[in-house]
Amino acid sequence: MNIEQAAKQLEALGNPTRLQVYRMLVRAGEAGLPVGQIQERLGVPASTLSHHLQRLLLTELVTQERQATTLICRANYPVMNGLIGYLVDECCADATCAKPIRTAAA
Amino acid sequence: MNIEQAAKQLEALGNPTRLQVYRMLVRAGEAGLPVGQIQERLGVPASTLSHHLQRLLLTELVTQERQATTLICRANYPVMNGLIGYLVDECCADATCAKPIRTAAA
DNA sequence: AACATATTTCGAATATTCTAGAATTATCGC
DNA sequence: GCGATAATTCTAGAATATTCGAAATATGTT
Repeated sequence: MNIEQAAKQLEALGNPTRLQVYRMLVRAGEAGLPVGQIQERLGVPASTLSHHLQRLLLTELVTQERQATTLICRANYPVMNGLIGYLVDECCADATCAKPIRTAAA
Repeated sequence: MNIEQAAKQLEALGNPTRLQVYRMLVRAGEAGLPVGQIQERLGVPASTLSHHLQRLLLTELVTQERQATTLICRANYPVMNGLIGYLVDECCADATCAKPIRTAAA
């Protein structure tokens, strides 16, 4: 994980709509959610949502899988764990803050 | 930690210059760094840096303390820990990803 | 092939962010 | 108060993000 990539992922999450989408996908778990479901729950126009999803896809925080005409979206946990790991390492590099014990997570 | 606040903090960190500043401050530890030092190391104009620092100050990710004519900047670890905690909770709410064991960190 | 559904891409308006030079404010030492 | 150093605020231009309707694409169904 380099700093440019981390910044891009943080920026992708740093928008209320996109963070809501991501949160929703995490809660949906393995099953994921179709784009249309997300759109309905959020109440945003399809084109607007699609734009936001592209940002999340581009940074690999979210993946998509096509099932017939619908696209299922899923949170990409390893990528988020990588980002969190980077932040933890940055945050606690030299500091006295309590450092969570990291498991074998990527 | 609400979602709006988390998004604001993520956005603040989601810029390469600001993430570099934050990283630099973490590495500086308790001593912190004067604005001028940060400026010199980053090689950006003072006004540009000041703008970025305002964003970090506004989200409380960074604090400042005046010492005579110089302003010492420090990473605000509890705020970062709060953000990381939020991400961990969001990320692992319903998921099968490896969840780091959290200590008593804020 | 025509149709229906799901989603993206296009195009354009508006808003925000980023950048940086110039002017201003803050603090200290003389 | 004056001068020097440190940093911010002002101002403005360029770049990027956000929004969303309309048109286009993708896939399955009849």
